[in-house]
Amino acid sequence: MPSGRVTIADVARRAGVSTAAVSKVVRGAYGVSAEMQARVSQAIDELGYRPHAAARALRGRTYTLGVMLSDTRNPFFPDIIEGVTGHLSDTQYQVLLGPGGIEPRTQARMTDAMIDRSMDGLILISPVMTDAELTAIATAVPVVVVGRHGGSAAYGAVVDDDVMGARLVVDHLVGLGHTRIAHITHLERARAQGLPHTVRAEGYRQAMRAHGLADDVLATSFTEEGGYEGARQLLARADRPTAIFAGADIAALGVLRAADEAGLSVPEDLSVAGYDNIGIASLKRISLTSVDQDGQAIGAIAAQLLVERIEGRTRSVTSSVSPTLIVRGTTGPPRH
Amino acid sequence: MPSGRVTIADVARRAGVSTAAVSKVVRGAYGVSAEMQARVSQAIDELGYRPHAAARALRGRTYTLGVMLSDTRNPFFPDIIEGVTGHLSDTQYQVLLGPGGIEPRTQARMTDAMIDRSMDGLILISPVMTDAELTAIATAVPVVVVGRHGGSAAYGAVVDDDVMGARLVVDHLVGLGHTRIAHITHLERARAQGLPHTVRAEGYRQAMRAHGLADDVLATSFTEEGGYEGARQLLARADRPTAIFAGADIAALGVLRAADEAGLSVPEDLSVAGYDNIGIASLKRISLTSVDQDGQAIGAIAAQLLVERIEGRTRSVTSSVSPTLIVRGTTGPPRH
DNA sequence: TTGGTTGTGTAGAACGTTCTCCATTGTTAG
DNA sequence: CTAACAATGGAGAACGTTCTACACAACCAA
Repeated sequence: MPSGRVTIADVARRAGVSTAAVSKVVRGAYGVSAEMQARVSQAIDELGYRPHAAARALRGRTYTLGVMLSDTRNPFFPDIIEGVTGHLSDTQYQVLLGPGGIEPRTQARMTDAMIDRSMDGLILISPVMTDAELTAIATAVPVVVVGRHGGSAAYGAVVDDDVMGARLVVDHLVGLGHTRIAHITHLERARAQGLPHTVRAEGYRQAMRAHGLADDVLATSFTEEGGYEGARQLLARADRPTAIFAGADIAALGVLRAADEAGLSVPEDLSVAGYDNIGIASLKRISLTSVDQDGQAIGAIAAQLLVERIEGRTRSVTSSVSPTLIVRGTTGPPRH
Repeated sequence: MPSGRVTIADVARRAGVSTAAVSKVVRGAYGVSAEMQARVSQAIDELGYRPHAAARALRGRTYTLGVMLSDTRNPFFPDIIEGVTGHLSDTQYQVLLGPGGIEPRTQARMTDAMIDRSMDGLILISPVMTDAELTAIATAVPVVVVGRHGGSAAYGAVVDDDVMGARLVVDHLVGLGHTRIAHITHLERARAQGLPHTVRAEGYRQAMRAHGLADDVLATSFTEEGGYEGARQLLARADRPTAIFAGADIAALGVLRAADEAGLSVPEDLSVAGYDNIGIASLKRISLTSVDQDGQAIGAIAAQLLVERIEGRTRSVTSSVSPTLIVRGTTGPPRH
């Protein structure tokens, strides 16, 4: 009784050949006649054979790619994942996601676990670890990092051009006639360098300077509450800004609430823009002007880079994706 | 040169014992003296040894649990995942997520892939497949299904008590004085039985009947647009409902938009309630009354059930989690 | 003494693949 | 006809674990 799993030996017996031959056919390796190929393929279909990944892992590939998620709740992860799986759907590779948590310790545990499961390559999304740790991982397995500016030669990297994204927003607001434009950013936890919010804030400053305007950055946090608190402080000022650019949509929602409470109408009294273009931003009731990152493109490029690395064709190192500004109802010309 | 990985043989050599002994220590198996235990542990620490999961897979466990996600975008998946990982964080088990997509075909591919990677057990979240397919998977590997009512003895199941959830909403609205309460549900794709929205609609009907009220179910879809369209139809009627209970929050957001456009104020002219208690429901600007599922509890229970199954202590079969009603600003007494 | 038990450690065979040789055949060049 | 070579298939050794047998020692009971 062939208890349970169909193995390569079962296929070999059925087709009347050696296991080595079957292995060749399965892998599409060189040295198989058309007749052999047909016979083995038939046996595979008849028995419903599927290679056992763990056994493969002991010698060669597992055809498994790991994606480490730093925060499952981040609303544009689904886009990135869709991009990754979409790009890989016609290949042999399978994608498995690892919830790494926010803590460096748990993230390290997850990457270790992925390496222990001999994944062929890893995509790390917004990893919170030092560059040394990152490099250490990258020596054990091909790695592509998403969402961290900077980076090293040891691994590939895909980033959204956050400087450009911030500039798009500033240009848009200036074009509408705003001059007092404030920016709400996330309080730097001083752990890792090159995190998106830092770069966005820097892009905002650059863009303001380019327009000859004074910048005005307030650091709270990227939460609804953080946006609310930040906006309350900004709106309490004598010469309150006519526009607030929040570094993340979730914070922009808090800004909208603060505007509501202050009796300010949006966009007449206050223009509001966010970043990330999360799903609810497009709901008509919210209609938030935001910067869209095309997470799907980012995911697809990350997957492509990773496969290149795995297969030894390390072409490019860092790839940057251009964001787009989605203008909706929360931005308009200032009142007077 | 010990190229790359530290193996059990390296540890054995260092500690001056056999590989079998090291294996015993690693697994915490019976038959090791305290002295041996100490010596091996020290060698493990010194060398930084971690067992190779793939090699383990060939004989015993991989200590890997797979969670198949049917739709990465579903907003309460993060809660479930948090529950699963939280419950497992002190154990040896690692959780890996598999994006299965919405199509039955891709979901099947993912579950196959997880079995091929010899995961010790699988949690399937809202799988779209027939009960026969489900049972087939469950014979190959221990399985716990989340979010499908019904189910078989072959696998464990955890569900939210959707009947109760619907009743909570109806009771709440009736308690406020409403009598014309409509329900918006999702159009049945007639694939699988026992999907949450069907059960919610049924629960709504039961509850209305219990109050001696006429039910009024409209099937559109669980999208913002679906909620909007449904509400438009309902609000155009001569004796329009004074309350709308949408089977999902995302649809409730569409209902709110329709109310806005119709010039109806919420909750004075129209009460609105949703289901799922997604993140934005709590934003002050939305403040949607909704049914909370405690995804974290669901995840934790699923993990527990799965581990029990893996370790042969199949205690319970189906576990039901009670939802709670979160009353917020979108429900109130009808105007007159 | 013999025989049994208990406690501790090891040898070595799996597990299901991949992949490096090697053997066999057929073809072609000289 | 022989030598060289290309094309194809197979044997068998890995890969890093687990786990069943078994060996050995120490102890105890009869």
